[in-house]
Amino acid sequence: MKCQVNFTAADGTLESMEKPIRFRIEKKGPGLMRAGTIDTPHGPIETPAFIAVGTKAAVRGLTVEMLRDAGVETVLANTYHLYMQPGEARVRAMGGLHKMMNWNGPTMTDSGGFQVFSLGAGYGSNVSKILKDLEAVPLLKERDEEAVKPKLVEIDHDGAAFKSPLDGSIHYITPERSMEIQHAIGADIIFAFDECTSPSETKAYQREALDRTHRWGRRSLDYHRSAPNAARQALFGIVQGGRYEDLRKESAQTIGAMDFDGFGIGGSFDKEDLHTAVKWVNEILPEGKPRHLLGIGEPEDLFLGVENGCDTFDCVAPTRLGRHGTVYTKDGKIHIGNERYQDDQNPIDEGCDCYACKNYTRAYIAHLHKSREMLGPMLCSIHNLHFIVGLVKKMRRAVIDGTFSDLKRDFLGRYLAAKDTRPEK
RNA sequence: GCGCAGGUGGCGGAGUGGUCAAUCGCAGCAGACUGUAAAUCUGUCGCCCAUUGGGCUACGGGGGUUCGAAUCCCUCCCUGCGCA
Repeated sequence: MKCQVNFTAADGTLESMEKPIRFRIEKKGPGLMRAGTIDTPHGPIETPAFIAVGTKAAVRGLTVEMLRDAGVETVLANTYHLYMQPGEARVRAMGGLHKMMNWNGPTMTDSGGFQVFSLGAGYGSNVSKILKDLEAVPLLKERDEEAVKPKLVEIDHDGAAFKSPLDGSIHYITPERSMEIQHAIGADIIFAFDECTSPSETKAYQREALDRTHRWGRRSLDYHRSAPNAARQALFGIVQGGRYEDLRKESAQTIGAMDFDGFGIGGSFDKEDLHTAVKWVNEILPEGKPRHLLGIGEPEDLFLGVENGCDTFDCVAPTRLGRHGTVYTKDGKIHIGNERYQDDQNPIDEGCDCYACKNYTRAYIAHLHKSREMLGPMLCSIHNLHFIVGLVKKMRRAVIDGTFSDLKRDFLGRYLAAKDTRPEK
């Protein structure tokens, strides 16, 4: 499906050409924040929006009807995982991502760049996407062959060699390969192949990795533009640069100057650095194109992301936490399986109108979790998705109404206050 | 009734003369999780104080051998299987 659209270019001229997506900003400010709509071949994404993660073309445990019912409008799948299993040929044979998973809404695929990190520097270490205490993670002084060598990834100038966790086979992914696979998968929005670095790397390494990400961005774009899929799949370039202001700004300049349809902001952050990094970048990226903050999804981070000019977000937190029994409430997160909820006849979150809260009590869901019934993780995933997707929808409304700061104050005031009273361990 | 095999923490199950409050698993209790190698992982898990640490109790009951017993012997009780 293609859409013929008119849009106003950054220089103000009206252009008419084939573009896979169109982005309209409906309300701007204060500051960097905005609300808009991304029109895709599979319908609109009203931004700011939270996108559910369905890595292997499935949001774990949930049918597409459940996703719709929870308010999910867009799903993000993963190139690396679908390439490894079942393989791009089978995805194509099944009619592509939308058809195979029976999802007719907008979709995205991540490029596999995150796996360069999660299976590399992040593998087996306690370094994850967000660090609570950067000081606790010693910087890697030298790229010492044995000490630092990623266990499942080997990075070089052209791409990354992955050792499959499934069978140990080696797979070499380049920017061109990532594009090729993403073309076969067929999501509406795809991402350039990048290197997500660990915050534990030295600045020298961040510099080196950033240059690589920029080269790979260029190559992703060139390959994509020369393929017929460019007319029906939008390509987002990815900004990196770790926690360094000069690198982040340079990256936003470099990637922002390329003819991408939108941008992703990637990287592993220190919790305290997230909003500054996003701000540096979004002050530079072209205003007229959508910006996706990769892998971010805790309420307090979403507020910072929207406030600093991000349009879309994805995160595994709602589903992973839900599966593991942690649920969001207006008074902070709770562990539903805890002893104190076993006789609690209230819904997970009073006043929530999700399927789980409308029909079940904390006591019942606690029982499901403790007895390992799969319905427990399902109901908690539904609730968490509804909670986070709904929260970002409220942010969108608030941006349009000019009440964002009120929403932020009221929501976080209650959400974080409750968190602080949780017992310290 | 006879024979055989057993009785260890909430449960399962190691240990078969000293380093045993007692491997380990489950259950229990708590925590973590941010572009998903995650329906996963971590901690805790006899009792009482405590910051490191300290004190107390246990191996079906009773008795014995030994410097020392969950471990060896005797006896009683109980469970399972087999035979009558």
